[in-house]
Amino acid sequence: MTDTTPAPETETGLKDTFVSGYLLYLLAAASEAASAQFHARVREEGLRVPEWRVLACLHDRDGAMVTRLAQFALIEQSRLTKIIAQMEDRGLVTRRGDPEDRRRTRVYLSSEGRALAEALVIEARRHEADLLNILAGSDGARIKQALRALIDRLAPAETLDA
Amino acid sequence: MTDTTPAPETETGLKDTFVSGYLLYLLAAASEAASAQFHARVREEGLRVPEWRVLACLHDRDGAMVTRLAQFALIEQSRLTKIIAQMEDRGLVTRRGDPEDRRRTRVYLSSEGRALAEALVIEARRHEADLLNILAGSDGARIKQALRALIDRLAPAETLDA
DNA sequence: GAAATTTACATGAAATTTCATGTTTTGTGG
DNA sequence: CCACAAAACATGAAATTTCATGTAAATTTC
Repeated sequence: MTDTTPAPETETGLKDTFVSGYLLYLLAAASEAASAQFHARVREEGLRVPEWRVLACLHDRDGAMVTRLAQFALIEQSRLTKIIAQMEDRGLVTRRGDPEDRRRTRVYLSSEGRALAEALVIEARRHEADLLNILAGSDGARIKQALRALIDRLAPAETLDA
Repeated sequence: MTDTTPAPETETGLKDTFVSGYLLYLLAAASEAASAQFHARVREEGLRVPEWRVLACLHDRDGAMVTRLAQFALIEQSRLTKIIAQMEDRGLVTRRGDPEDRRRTRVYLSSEGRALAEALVIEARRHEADLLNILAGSDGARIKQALRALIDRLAPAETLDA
């Protein structure tokens, strides 16, 4: 009941293979493998992956506050602050204090940033479609559900809003 | 045919939410969410995540060469070299040149390293079982298959052997 | 079998990330 | 309203990571 999948033994007959079937390994490895190509494209665009993530989040919700951005872009706060500073220097985003709550800093796409974000989101969607096609029919649909289930049950699903 | 899942709109009605349904985001976020707890345990043990990965790989295949270790531990080679150096200083592993191919450096667990590796692998297995139980019945089994499918089709599946 | 390539790893400098902490502004209990 | 706690960012120093490159050993070519 715990695990129906037989341990994936190699033909050389390893005594006790742990890593290659371990869920956390599969998740990390799948994430890496699936992202590799597109992230290479991102870097061709002169962006690092975290910067692309910021752009993508702002594409969804322009003017997001730093903390939320950090949650969605999967970047630690102090790191994000520095990344945003760099992006601001490069003219991709703008920072503006929130008059409603003056502790907050809201981040906005510049027109250049928006253009880049939109272009990349389009490419990302295309790439995603390719990936899903790679997976056998039902898998493609199901994997998203499973991942979402994992996330929802492990992390308190927040929104980029507010 | 491309995507049956309706875009997960928030109650505030965002125009065009991309990120929260994007496969690469789901993969990264799921990986993070699923790993968080266990990785915290790893750090309690005084290890950083990459170090734990090295231990886990060596648990499967003691005396692995650096390049393979890097592939399986998902760590870039020059980084791994430095991590291994640190681990050697802490007495967790040993480095020894391979007489068969003197370019290679093989990494071996020390007895302390092995003890730690085995203890953590046991905990990891328990934790994985918990995770799989969190997922609705069939999801647990299917997600691994889907992840493996992704990995296999995107990365040339190698082995830790040799 | 010598030269050219490739593989495996190490290394140094520059850049980034982490961690703890500082500052400012809000929220809260009394 | 005041004291206190919490939230949201910013920041600096230390540590790590990255990137390009260096070295040595094996492999391939011709």
